[in-house]
Amino acid sequence: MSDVARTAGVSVATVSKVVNGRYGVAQATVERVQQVIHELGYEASLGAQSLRSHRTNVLGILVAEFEPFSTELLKGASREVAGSGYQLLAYSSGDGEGAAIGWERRSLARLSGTLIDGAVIVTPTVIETKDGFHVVAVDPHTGPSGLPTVDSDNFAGAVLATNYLLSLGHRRIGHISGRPDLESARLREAGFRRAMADADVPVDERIVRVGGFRVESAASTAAELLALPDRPTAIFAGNDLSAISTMDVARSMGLTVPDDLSVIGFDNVPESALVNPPLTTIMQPLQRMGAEALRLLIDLIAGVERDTHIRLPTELVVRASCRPYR
Amino acid sequence: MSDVARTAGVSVATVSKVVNGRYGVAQATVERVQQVIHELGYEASLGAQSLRSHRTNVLGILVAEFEPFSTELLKGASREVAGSGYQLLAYSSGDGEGAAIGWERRSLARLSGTLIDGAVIVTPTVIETKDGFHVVAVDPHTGPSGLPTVDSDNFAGAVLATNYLLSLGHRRIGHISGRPDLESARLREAGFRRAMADADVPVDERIVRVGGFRVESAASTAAELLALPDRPTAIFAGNDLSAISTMDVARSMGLTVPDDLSVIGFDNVPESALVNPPLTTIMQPLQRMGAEALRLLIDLIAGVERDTHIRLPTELVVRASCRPYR
DNA sequence: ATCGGTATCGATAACGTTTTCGAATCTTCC
DNA sequence: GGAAGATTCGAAAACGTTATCGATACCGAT
Repeated sequence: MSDVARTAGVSVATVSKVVNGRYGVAQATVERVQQVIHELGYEASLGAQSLRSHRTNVLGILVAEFEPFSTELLKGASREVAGSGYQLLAYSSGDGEGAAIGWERRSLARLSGTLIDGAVIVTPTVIETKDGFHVVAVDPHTGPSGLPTVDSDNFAGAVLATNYLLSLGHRRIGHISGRPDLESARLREAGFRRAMADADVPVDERIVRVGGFRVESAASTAAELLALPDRPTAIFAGNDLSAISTMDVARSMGLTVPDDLSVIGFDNVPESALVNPPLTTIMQPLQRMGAEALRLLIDLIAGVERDTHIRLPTELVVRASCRPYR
Repeated sequence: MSDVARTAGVSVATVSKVVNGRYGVAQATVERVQQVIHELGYEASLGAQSLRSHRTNVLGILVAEFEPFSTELLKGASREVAGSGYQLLAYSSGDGEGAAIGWERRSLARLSGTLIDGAVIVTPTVIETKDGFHVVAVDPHTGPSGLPTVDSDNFAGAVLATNYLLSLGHRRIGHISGRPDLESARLREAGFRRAMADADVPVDERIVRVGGFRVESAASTAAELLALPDRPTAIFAGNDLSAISTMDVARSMGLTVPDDLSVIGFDNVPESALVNPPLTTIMQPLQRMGAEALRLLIDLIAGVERDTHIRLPTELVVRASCRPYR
């Protein structure tokens, strides 16, 4: 900056004003300084800026891992950020299923102090928000954390899924639930139980199991479920990934989907339309959720008054992995 | 930091030494300060650190967009970064197919000045490396930019793919190439032509067309190709995404793959195993490429002497989208 | 000519670190 | 007991920016 100042024959203070478009500098000077800035290829130092003004115009999005679910969110968020004057940094806490807990909190704290003005988090653990730092959560968080949140109606979606299976005549319906520390997983299981109860169909506890949201863990639970002497005729998987791996397991056990087993998922990640057979599932508007989360974050930082909890609707999308019983 | 210093009864200089593990502070003091740091939940300000020492221990990975290809790279890179002492920030330049050119260069320049110590770029345009800033490219870049690079053997892979189609008896083979500003796309087309020439099979220029690497653009070229009176019996698509959309187009035109049309892709993104029929393709070790790129970057920063260009082998993976001709 | 008011600009003090280097204290050894 | 050397610590400068506020120049009106 001092280089620019010297070359343009002004002080650094003036350069700063030009860069930030502050009032109080002559039009001629503005143009001259901008010219020099362009020639010298000057870029302000983000670090120094944040040090001084406690703003960086950088937003973060923290995901546990880069899998299809968060990738969709990322897409939505990065589309929304364009033209907002912010930059978006995606950041993977790198912990797989419950690996280094607390680590994500620490690294976020590190970044938040100085690097980013706010963050949207797509992780199970809730984070205490420091002083001037804004965070919005995607997916419901457990407990009474007053965190601004955007999620979809997981409970209603699970009811939708279960009712669909019921309407196809299935009675012996299994459920592979997601990791239990995720509130969304709990809500989906609750929705499942509610729909079953409303239909007066008893749930056999031996065929509802926690499988986690990852491929590997879901596969082993699916294998157990399907090896049962009286295996379920339909399975409501906690998310698409585990639904897909359930279908894989079924195939490898000589079962064909949907003839021998109906499978329904949750999320509607792009993969679910691709698999064979195409997966019937519950759609969450993932990209839109990412976009809404980012917009909410921006509004929060700007201090606009608005609803701080957004719940988007879910929807049944019928493809080919379910079929009437018998 | 001054809070910590005051509470522990030492100077900020000493706290800094403790934080960075510098030599020259008594064991007792170290423990006392660390205790206070823990109690107060102190985290160093990245901005100030970078301002002073020109290091942040943060690495960036810049992708054009979050699609399956870059997501795999991201996975590999973020696995590699664990335990390296660095943090990884992913960053989408947000431009789709050639949207805002130069924008990626600018934002990288902005970050590089102060925020990150180095970056791996997964974008077509080559970036001039500033003074102390290291960047490594994934995928070959055109021109004589001496950028450290990790890529896979695109030419050999394309030969592999074409020879496979040839060995199945196909002679009328079409090619949908990637965006022409990508060196990898050019190499794949070159490999295709070489294999055809070596087999003494003339290539009909009307059935080799540029389709871009995106779904939409590939779809329209595929549609044109298949609408031809004497359409190709096999298509070598420039990447998996365009292969998949080619199969979609074929299906929508009443053609079945592989009976009426063989399709082979390139990349082996996870999706290609999922689609129906499962896609025969050329594998690039995407995750490994991401990991190698990150390792190369770290080594570069650390100043270790090593080979600065890594080329990984490609491999034919046969699934079900190709079948012998006639 | 003088004066109040406006534009325009620059010196300077932070912001939170790291590093250098000298001061102070402690050890060891003759 | 004293000097040399080792150890431990802190004062202060510097990194690149922004905000404040006083200084200067200019204007039109009396």
